[in-house]
Order: sequence, then C-alpha cells, then structure tokens
Amino acid sequence: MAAEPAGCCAPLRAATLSDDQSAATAALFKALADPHRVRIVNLLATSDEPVCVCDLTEPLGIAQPTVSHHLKKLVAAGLLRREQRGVWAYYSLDTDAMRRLADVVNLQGALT
Amino acid sequence: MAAEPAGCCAPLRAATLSDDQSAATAALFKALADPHRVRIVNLLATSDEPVCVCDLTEPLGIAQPTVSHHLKKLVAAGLLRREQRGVWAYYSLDTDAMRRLADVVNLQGALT
DNA sequence: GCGGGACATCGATAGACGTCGATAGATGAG
DNA sequence: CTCATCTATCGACGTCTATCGATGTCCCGC
Repeated sequence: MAAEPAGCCAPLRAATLSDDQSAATAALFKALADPHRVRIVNLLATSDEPVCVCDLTEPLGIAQPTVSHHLKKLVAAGLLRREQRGVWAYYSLDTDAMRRLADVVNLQGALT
Repeated sequence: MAAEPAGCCAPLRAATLSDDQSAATAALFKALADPHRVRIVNLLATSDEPVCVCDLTEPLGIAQPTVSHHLKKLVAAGLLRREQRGVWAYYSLDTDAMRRLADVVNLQGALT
C-alpha cells in the first residue's frame, strides 16, 4: 500500500481536510494553474483521439521543450496519460481523473 | 487586480478557448493552487455561516497577515465574499462562483 | 550501422509566489 | 479622547516556476 498517496484529493465539502489532503487537492489545481496547460486540457478534451506533441506545439505557440514541460506536469498530476507510438508521443485525458476533479469542486452532490 | 476580462472562464470542453479564456480559467485554478487556500475554502464550505478571520488563523497554523493575503487572493478570484461586522471581517463562499467552477471541470454535462 | 526526426532532459535566467515581522487603518469600549 | 483589538498593507527574503537554447535519447528507414 501507500502506492496511493495517503490523501489523494478530497472534495472541498468534506468534513475536514487533513494537511495531506489539502496539499494533494492543491497540487491538482496547481497542475491546471497555467494558461498553456488549460489550453492543453481543452485541446485534449475536444479531441476524440490522443494527440501528438507535434500537434500541440503550434496551437500553443511555445517552444517544444516548454510543451514537454507542461505535459510532464499534467501527467505527474494524473490528469493525462502518455502513449508512445514509434517516434511519436500521444497524450490523452484521464477521464477518471477528470471525474474525480469534478467531484472535488462539487459542493452539492453526495460525498463519494 | 484585473476585474474580469472579457472571457471570464470557459468550460474545459468548450470548442476552443481563446487566450483570454485560458488565462481566466487558469487564474481560477491558481486561486486554489495552494494548500492553505484549499483549506480555507473547505472550512467555509463546511460552515453554515460566514467565518471570521480570527477563526481561520488557528486551524490554518499560519500568521495573520498570511491569512489576509490568501483571503484577498480568493476574493480577487471571485470565489469568496467579504463582509465587515464592526471590527471583524467575515468571509463566505460565493456559491455562484463555485457552481461556475464545477461547470468548468465538467466534461460530460451540457455547455452553458 | 548510420543519419534524421521526435521528444525529453539539462542549465540558466527572469519573474512570481508564500511567508513573516513591523506597521498602518479602523472600530468599539471606557 | 485614549487605548486595546482586529484586520489589511508594506517591505524583505527565500523558494518555486515558466521559458528557452543546447544537448541527450530513442526509434525508424535506408
């Protein structure tokens, strides 16, 4: 165990957030606290299929190393999944993570 | 600072996010990209009534100026509302903003 | 095996951020 | 008016972050 960080991330309306849970939840938001990363998620959310890095560089308007940097952060946060296809790296949204995120900010629904 | 740019904040699954919309959405997440601010929102979300600053300092475990700093950021992001009662300042969640936030991260629901 | 293309990592730099102590402004009690 | 209390602002410090150019690594076609 402990494979999963003790406090993964808890809904904001949970009874009481521990320090670990607060930190984990903040880390999730921090991954999205950048315009370019928001745009990346938006691009992946509106695509039916995984997207190649080479197709991200242009719409984002930033250098390739910077794109890799952002992608790495999003993967580390668990929001994106990486898939290698030959020379290319394809990224896609982790729908489970997005569902969890939706649950975190939901103040009315039932606690899961 | 920077009240609300033209594009307030758009759902992540919107067709295409403009630079302004991406920045606005990222700013929303940035407001929550700190463990102490997450905890503040959690404390306010679990309270029926507005909470006094003096009641936040202790559970957060940080100095009072730092608490004010975080509260200011959350108010600037539109997530909190401030109410002055005599010498005390009471803060509460802006439920509309939280609903908008829930809409931003929702990838399945209808676009509003 | 060799060369070329795609992506990640490294090193450096400029800017942003969290934190605190000291201080200022505001409010109510005496 | 004067004082005590609560909150916000200011100034400073250390740390983190985004960004890019240069370089390394992996994979494929020839």
